[in-house]
Amino acid sequence: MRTNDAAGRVRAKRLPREVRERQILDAAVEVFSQRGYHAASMDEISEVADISKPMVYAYLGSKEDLFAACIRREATRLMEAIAAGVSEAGDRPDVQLWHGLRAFFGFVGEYRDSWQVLHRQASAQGGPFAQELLDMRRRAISLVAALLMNTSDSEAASLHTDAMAAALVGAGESLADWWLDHPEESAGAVAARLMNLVWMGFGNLVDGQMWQPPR
Amino acid sequence: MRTNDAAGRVRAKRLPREVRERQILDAAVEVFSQRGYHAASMDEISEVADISKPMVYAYLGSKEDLFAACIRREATRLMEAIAAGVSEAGDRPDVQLWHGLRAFFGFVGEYRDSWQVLHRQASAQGGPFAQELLDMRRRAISLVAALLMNTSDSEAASLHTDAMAAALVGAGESLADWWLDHPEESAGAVAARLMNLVWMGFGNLVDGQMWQPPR
Amino acid sequence: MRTNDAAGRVRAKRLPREVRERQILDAAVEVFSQRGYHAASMDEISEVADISKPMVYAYLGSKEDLFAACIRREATRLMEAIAAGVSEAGDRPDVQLWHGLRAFFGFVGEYRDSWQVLHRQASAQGGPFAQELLDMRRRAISLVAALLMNTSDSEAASLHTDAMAAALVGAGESLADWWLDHPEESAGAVAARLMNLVWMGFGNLVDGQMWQPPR
Amino acid sequence: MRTNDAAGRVRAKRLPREVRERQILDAAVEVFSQRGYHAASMDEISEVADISKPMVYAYLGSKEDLFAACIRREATRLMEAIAAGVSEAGDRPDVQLWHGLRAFFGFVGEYRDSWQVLHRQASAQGGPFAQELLDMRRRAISLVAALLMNTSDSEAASLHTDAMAAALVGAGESLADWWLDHPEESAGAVAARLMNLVWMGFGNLVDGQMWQPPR
DNA sequence: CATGAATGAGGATTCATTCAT
DNA sequence: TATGAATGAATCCTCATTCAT
Repeated sequence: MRTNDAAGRVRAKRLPREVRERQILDAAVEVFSQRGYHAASMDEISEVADISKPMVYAYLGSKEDLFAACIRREATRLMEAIAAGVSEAGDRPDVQLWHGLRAFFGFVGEYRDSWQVLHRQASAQGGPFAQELLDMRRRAISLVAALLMNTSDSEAASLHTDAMAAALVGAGESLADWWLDHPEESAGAVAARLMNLVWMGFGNLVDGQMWQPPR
Repeated sequence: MRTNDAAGRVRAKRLPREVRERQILDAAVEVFSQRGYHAASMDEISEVADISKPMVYAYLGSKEDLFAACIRREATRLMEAIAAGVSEAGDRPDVQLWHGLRAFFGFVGEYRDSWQVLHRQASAQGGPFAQELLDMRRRAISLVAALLMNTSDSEAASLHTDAMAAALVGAGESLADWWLDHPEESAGAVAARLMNLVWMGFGNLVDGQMWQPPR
Repeated sequence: MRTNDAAGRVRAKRLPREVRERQILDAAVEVFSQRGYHAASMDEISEVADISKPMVYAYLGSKEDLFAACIRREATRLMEAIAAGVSEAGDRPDVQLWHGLRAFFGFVGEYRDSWQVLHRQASAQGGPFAQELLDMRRRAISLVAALLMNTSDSEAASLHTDAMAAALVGAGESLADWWLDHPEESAGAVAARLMNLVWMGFGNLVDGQMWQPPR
Repeated sequence: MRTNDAAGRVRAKRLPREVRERQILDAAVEVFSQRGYHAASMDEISEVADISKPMVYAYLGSKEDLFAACIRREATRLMEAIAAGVSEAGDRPDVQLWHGLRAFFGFVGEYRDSWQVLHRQASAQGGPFAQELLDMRRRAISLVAALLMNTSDSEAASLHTDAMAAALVGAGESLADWWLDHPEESAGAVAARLMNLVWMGFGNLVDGQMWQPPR
């Protein structure tokens, strides 16, 4: 069933709960990522979602609840994307890392807003959100990190993989920014740069040794 | 001269402008870091600074101005700390890098609030603040790039110094950020982690090779 | 449906937008006229309108917007009142002028607040408000000028119609303003004063000659 | 004795009270006329007066006091200007009126700010100011009006001269505005227009009769 | 289910006014 | 006398949240 609203636009009515929730979450992620948690207004979110404010509250609760729901959904998506990437890789740890990185950057590139909300906004707000985020992040990261731990019993295995993952992510983001200023490079080339840095280290790089993705 | 205010606390009076400005900035950094930019209220800042709100406005302008002033001051402090660290190092590039990283993490460890404001809060708010940050980042990247430039004449390294510097700075930021949520490690330990990652690479690490600071 | 609020007063609820807007404008005109633009507080306006402040903002925007809306509404009302007065008069130009003046002073007498806001407050604030007023004035002057145009073909009169119209409108405004502080006279009496001044001139008046409305 | 202040400007010190008061009143009239009573800030007034705020309070009291002092001074000035104008005229009432008008418009033209404060601002603020103004205005006006009353015992003498004065003033102001759009006219010509309107009236003007200033 | 109407509460900002030197 | 430093008290405005239909 459909109706024309005051502005003449067509607004679908009585959609199933699932669809409505998706609409709202999509809108919320968009607005939260653009404005930040506090500056985002429930008014704007409901407008972008093309739904009335009371419905937003009915479906997803308070602003805090809504934000938490965004984090949960996006974190899950990210996790699944990485899991899919890793699982299609072979056995060699460097190749697994390579696939994990590619999956991760693929996600970040494709869902900028999601990543914004997850990385910037959630950690900027203290308390429950940061916690929620930390939990999710650790699960996701351990997916990629686990492969390193399985690889050997050496010292490396006892590294705090969490910390390394954080460093990796930061390096990747920063490199992505740098990429914006050097568009002549291909995506693969940039990814390879990062792989080189983290796999070979400067120590080897200065000796002219480079890591190569498998053919 | 001192007086007891209504609440019985002692409040210094008629301080020179310079002193008041420092008080205010200190309070602002503390509050912004704990609450985030939007959730921080000028009321709380003025209370923490133990001064009335109108003085905050008289000395440092609007909330935006105040936030920008915080960012500028902390960014300057941080850059000076790093520059000092690097300059006291010897010639070997890895040692220079090591000192730079230690200075960086030392700063972050000592001034958690400063870093929290600089990195998390400033980047969560868009617009002019992000710009201030980008400037600082650019300076940091130049510093690192210059340092790496000296590393070797090898094609592989000198060719991509910029990209690697960007990646390293990003990794450092991100790791520092991660550290905020995992304060159990020492600054030196965290610095060593990053040093190992970028200097040795995972490739060596999984073979049990680690970088060691010179005795 | 009606409810008693905390103070025990009866407050109508869920009125349509149109009605609320009128309530608000009425209250705003009253308060602006009594306190002046700056001294009037949005709090008082919303109280007088018997509505919460956020609704005032939702319906009519900022204080400036609200003031402008008041001016527009009252200016329109006034111009319509005068036009109606003039149009019901016969052909003789003096009689038309007389009816126009009577309508004008009738309006001022009946809607003191409106005039107070229009003339005193709006002109005391500079900028955009004065502009709105100038528009209204220009319309009023044109109306009078057209009327005087019909008066005669004599060179002396038709040549300077514009100037005389401007002077007449100014005199009317000023006299109305004066009347606000001397409410003891009737609207007709004030109108007659002005009619005598502009139609007969002091020269005749000192000779005891007066203009009389037709029986 | 003189000192250079922070900005390097020279500020005279320890001036006699009289001079300081004039400085302050000049500044206050300027600022009140430009901003309006409420929008004018004591800060700006003290800056324009090139004196510190506490001095303003020491010399002329509260903002209300200061405003009242402005009104009093400017009203007195205006009164004296008109008195001087009238007293140099001869006996004929029309000539006296003519001189009075010329003196009045001379003052308004020369001291725009003073007139702004007196006419617009003082009457826009209710209460004590309006009263103060009315008193002053009535005294000043009666100067000009008295001549008409002395002229004859006719009906005209019992006119509310106050009301007529208000009309005159308004007509004059409006004509001055009109003049701005018709700069080809001389000052005398415009003054003569007004004299014609009020002395002859439209009734005579349409018959081609005009008033002429005496040679 | 869906929404236009409504508000309590709180935050940024400014200003008249006064100390303490 | 003269002033930089300081503040209590408003004022405008916005937002998360909820009725009543």
